[in-house]
Amino acid sequence: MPVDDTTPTRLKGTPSWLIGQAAMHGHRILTERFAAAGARGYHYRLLAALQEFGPASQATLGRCTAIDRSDVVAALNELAAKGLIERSPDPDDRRRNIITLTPAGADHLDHLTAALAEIQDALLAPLSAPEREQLTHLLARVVAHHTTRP
Amino acid sequence: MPVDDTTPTRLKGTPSWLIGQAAMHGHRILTERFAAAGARGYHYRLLAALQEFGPASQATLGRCTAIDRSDVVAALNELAAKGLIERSPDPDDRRRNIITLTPAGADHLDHLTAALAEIQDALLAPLSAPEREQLTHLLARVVAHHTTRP
DNA sequence: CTCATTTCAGTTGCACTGAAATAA
DNA sequence: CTTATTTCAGTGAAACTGAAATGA
Repeated sequence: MPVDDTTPTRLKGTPSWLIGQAAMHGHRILTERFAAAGARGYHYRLLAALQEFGPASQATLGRCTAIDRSDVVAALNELAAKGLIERSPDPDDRRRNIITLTPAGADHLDHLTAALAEIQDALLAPLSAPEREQLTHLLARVVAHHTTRP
Repeated sequence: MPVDDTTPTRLKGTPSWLIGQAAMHGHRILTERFAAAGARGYHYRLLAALQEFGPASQATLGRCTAIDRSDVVAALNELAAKGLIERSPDPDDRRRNIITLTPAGADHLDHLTAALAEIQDALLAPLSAPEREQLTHLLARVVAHHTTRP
């Protein structure tokens, strides 16, 4: 979306505006690239968590991917319909479903991981490698501050 | 929203994830603070542009605030209903509306500007002043790269 | 009884598309 | 004829709320 070179100074110097605009561009790029692979953001987050931590309950997945419990249900329905994950009851706690990554799901995740690397490069194109590192580090501290708080 | 201390490393080292999470927290803080003032993000962007550039058409406002032409209409309807802006036909180009900030609108903007300063401080709480400057500068380059491009 | 988990129904702010009417 | 502006109708991903049913 085109923006006039005349952006109000009250906005272009405001961190929350800049973060929001950067997120908008990142989201747009990610959505486009992932749509070509038949996926969306929630799918990658869930598949990545499953690969890294192994089978888990839906509530746990929601917590560590920052996806609402309600949206986890819908996203897992979509992933299950494609055979990328499987739901099975937890014998130790019959309220829970144990979600497991299928081989097809792992393949799909590898594909999305490659796409994600290109997305980072497209988003941070004007920054050098050390600058990207700096930005990542600063943002990580901001995010940590707001997630490790009640 | 609580997040497990166990976030997948594939996510917590990914810039687009960090930017998205930071934007989420920023958006949540801004929405809460602005809701107390009966406003939302679009309102501030439009009022700030009007104060800085003076009366403008809706299309121009949309371009320099990065708000879609269609959403500008709805947001201006809300602002007009509160008497914060006024629409008048442009005698030089009768397709256009000229949008002007009313005195009440300017007062409201001042109020929101004060709130926004607190929002920045809440969002960037863990960063020192020079670090905030660094972050702002890096993000500004990223945003500029994606806005000054077709 | 309280708390956690899964699920469904619905809401909201935001970004966006398509099409119509009007006029430069 | 083409382009630009305003407006309306609608879509979609994302974040969220409330409530119900089930079970620890």
